[in-house]
Amino acid sequence: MKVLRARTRTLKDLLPPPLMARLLGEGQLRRYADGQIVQERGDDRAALSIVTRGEVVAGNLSLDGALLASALLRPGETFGEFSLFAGLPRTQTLWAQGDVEIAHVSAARFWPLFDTEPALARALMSLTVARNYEILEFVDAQRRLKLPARLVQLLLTAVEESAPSAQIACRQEDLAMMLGLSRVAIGKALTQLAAQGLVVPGYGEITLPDVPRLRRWFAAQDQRQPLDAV
Amino acid sequence: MKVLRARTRTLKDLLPPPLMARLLGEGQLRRYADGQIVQERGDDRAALSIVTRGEVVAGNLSLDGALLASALLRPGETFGEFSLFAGLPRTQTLWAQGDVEIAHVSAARFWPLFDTEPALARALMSLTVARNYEILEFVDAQRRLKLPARLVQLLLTAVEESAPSAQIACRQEDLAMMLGLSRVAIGKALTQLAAQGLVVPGYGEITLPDVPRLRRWFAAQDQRQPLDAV
DNA sequence: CGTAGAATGCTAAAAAGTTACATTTCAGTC
DNA sequence: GACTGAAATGTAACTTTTTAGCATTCTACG
Repeated sequence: MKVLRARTRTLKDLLPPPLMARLLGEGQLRRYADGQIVQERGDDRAALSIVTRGEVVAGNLSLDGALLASALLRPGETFGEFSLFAGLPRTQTLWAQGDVEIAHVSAARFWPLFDTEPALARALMSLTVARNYEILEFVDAQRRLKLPARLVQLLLTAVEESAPSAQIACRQEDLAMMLGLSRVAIGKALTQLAAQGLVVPGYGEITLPDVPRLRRWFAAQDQRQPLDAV
Repeated sequence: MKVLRARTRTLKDLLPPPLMARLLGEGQLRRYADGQIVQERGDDRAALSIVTRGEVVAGNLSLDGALLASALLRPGETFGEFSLFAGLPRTQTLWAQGDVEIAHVSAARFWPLFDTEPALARALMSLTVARNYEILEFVDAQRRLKLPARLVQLLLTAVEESAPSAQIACRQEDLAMMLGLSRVAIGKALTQLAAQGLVVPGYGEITLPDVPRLRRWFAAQDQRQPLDAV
């Protein structure tokens, strides 16, 4: 499955390199093959886990087998904070996308570092707070924007800041999963957008012929009056 | 407006009392009257704000004036972490519900304390991580559960753990706002629930005649097969 | 070049949600 | 104690989304 997510700052970006190295040194490296489960909801390993290579998909496997993806973790990003700070089992299921390497820093080794290195505390707070904001924005967008606009927003997260045009490799089904909707709803929205020349749907990919124009279109949607524009 | 939210642990619960007192001592107390704006989206006051009395409603005021409530903050709870740790303006609008008192700890006074007191860092991480989890659960429920179930979930947060029955003072419009839906959708869901005798809608209030039964009903909804059950 | 599997497109009916308007309820006032 | 206006809830028509089934298109590979 393909997951899109905006590139955000990671622990590696926020921590002074020596401290990052020290933290990784405390961790136990493990490798995971493509598709392998990294953790399951309910696991009670209390540890800070840091992705060092590859990408990890996070989500909840609903009981009927349908997958509700909720995040993508890239190298330098962390998970497991909840198990450490709330003392509860892992709440999400994670699996490796491609070849993945993760450093697990056990609670016993984590706490001394956390308590003596304010920079680590600051960095973790920054990341957690930013993640919080990201999710709240998502919820807010869901309430405020129509589906085509949310879809464009999602597609734009996968595009380089300065790119004039872009081609995104993902299936309509992936987009549906990320937005929590059916594939048909995505297909309809894409058709609407295509009619305006904003996107060009393809087989397993979507082309954005004019990214700046798409950004302008989105900005216009994120306002009050929809008026007669679709 | 009335807002329902489960009671969670607060900074006051997590911090050793002397440290809590010290933190509050660094803050500047301000009082707000009922309905008064505490902060507006865009304000760039970098400070940790701690509610010391009353309740504060958080939300985004959408451009067309509609209000999207997203949280309720009680005494001992904090906000403004985002402004401190991400260095960005306040992202939400907050206003006082009833008579409110808030201690604002400026960045200059906050950082020394944060950097030297690991207990403060731990407590803030715990709260932030728990809030994160709360929001993710909300998103997940939205995808997994039907509206009547989500509504029951929301109503149950307002009920004492051991209460056999309950009466909740809130308008359908308040519930709609919290779930991000229209009032009519809430009304329909309430009618469905009422037909099963699970709730009794009233004017500005909702009665839950049999809370244990309602909990069982909810638990049954939060499973796989809906089968023929409504 | 053909073919199988994967992905998208289309259709129709049902369910969920919204908007606009009608009705009921309640708190105050005479 | 009935009247009245604002607040809250109810109703109906319309739109969006889902579900499900099948048709079509694309791609890789034998």
